[in-house]
Amino acid sequence: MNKNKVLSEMFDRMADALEFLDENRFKVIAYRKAARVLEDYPEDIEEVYRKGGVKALKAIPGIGERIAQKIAEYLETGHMHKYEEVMSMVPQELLTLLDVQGIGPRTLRLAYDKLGVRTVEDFKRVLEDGSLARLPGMGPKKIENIKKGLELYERMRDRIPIGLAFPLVNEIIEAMKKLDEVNRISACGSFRRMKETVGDLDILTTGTDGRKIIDYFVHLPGVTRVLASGDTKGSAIFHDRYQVDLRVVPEESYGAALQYFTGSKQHNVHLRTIAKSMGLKISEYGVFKGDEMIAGKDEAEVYKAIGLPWIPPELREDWGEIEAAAAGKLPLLVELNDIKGDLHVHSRYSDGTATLEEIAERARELGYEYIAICDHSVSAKYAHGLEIERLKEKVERIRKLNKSLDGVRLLAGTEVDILPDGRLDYPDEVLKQLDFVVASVHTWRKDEDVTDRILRAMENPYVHVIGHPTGRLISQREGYQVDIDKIIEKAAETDTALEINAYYDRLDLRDINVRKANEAGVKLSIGTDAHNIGQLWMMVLGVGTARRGWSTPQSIINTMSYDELIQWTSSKKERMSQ
DNA sequence: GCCGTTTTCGGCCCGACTGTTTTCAGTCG
Repeated sequence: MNKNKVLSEMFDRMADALEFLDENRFKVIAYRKAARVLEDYPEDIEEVYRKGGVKALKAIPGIGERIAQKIAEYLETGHMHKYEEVMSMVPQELLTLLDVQGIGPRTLRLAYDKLGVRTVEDFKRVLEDGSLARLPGMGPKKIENIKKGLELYERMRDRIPIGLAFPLVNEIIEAMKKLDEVNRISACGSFRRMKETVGDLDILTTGTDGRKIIDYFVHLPGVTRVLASGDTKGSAIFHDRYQVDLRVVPEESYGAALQYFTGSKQHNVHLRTIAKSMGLKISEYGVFKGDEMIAGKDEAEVYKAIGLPWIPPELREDWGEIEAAAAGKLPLLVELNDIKGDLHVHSRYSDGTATLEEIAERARELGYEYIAICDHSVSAKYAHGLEIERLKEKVERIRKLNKSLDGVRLLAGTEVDILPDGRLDYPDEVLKQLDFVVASVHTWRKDEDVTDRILRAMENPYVHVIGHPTGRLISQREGYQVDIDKIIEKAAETDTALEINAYYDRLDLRDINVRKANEAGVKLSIGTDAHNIGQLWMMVLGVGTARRGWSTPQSIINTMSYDELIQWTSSKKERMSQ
């Protein structure tokens, strides 16, 4: 994790604190903006400062004199006076509750001022004993809402969205590979299975000197606490949040250990049952017939020993993959390499930060044939949704730009809002001029069932994809009410694709719904929903989710060539207008 | 605290919804 991220988090925390302290709200906005800019900034901020000093920092949009000074102070001294000052003025632990749906700065401040609430425990107590409910403005509905928000938050708190762990794990693995003693290395656990959230992160290595490998591991940059450090196992907390366990096993047991630590538990139990019926025993050290080890060096060997083909990690949930494997009916899963483009990206035209040129350039680097620019529509005011005129201007610029591009094409698209009555936020005459149309629900009334809105949107001949179909946010909210089975049925009927939104906090559709969609023969579209080019890597999360839902390349429209994709998008038009 | 065809002060996105009010505050997107 570089200093960009560290600084970004500092400014974010300060923004939270200032909001709690009732500072000028525009100052709060400025801090938040600085945090976002820093997080998104493609270059290492330390490098920028080293080369150009405070002046170079100020040249970054959103960073002015005062914030530049603070950044410089931190980079020079490792401290930021203002940060420490502000943090000393607020109950820091309490502020973590700002992440809870339904709790804002005013509510916290009220509890702090009137009830002396200082900690999360305090807050829960006043919530339960009714003293919070007695304060002005706090009715029963509000209390109920906060309780539900807290429940969801608690349930998710110990698990980490995979997208947050992903860069860290890759960083650790890359760092470990530099050590000569490390031979083979891989992540395992739910991370390797690409589950949407992960608990502890497990990494497995083989190597010649366990103690040295573990010692190197617990001294990696980013380690804030060491929990264990021995010959075969090390455990450390990275960045105060992520627990990472590293295991070193003998070369001949690597496959068995990888299989064992990848899980899932249910999958492993099922495998062991089969092994037992064959007079074999599977452990993390190998597959044994009596005392004789008959497999273990490679994972495929382990599966082969009990008469199965190798099963991709993403399928190992005991959701029928073992039976499918035994019957020779495992799906040939889509792979990242099959993906020819990203089908949901925001540009600077709405609430993204990248220009069309930057997106095109990055798409080319990623080896894409195309990338769909899907900015927000008029009604999405908070996201600078595009008025029709501005959309037309964007389309023209894309058409022009495409003539000068080599090897990659931008698709003129939109993420059009599905309005409360199910109409779309742009008229058909406008939509028909676009290459790619994602339609999404962004606003809904509490407890509203949005199924009919989405069904109606799918009837539109110009809608190619339903964006993030359930609206859930992994760490924040459950999403709107929607009958996913009806959506899938209608998607099949109208040949509308459903999105696998690959943004780490969405992963929507989620794995089980992807599987349902596949069983119904529905096409799926993977889009990162990236708002800057630093988020395009999340395609791998979308592909992981697709794989967890048993997707083959045939069901994913991103595997189509440009020509095939254009043909597919226009075929709906033709069919629906007949 | 940032920024400038609104230019060194004064605006910065703001409407919708909800729940709580009796005219509005808090939260969200």
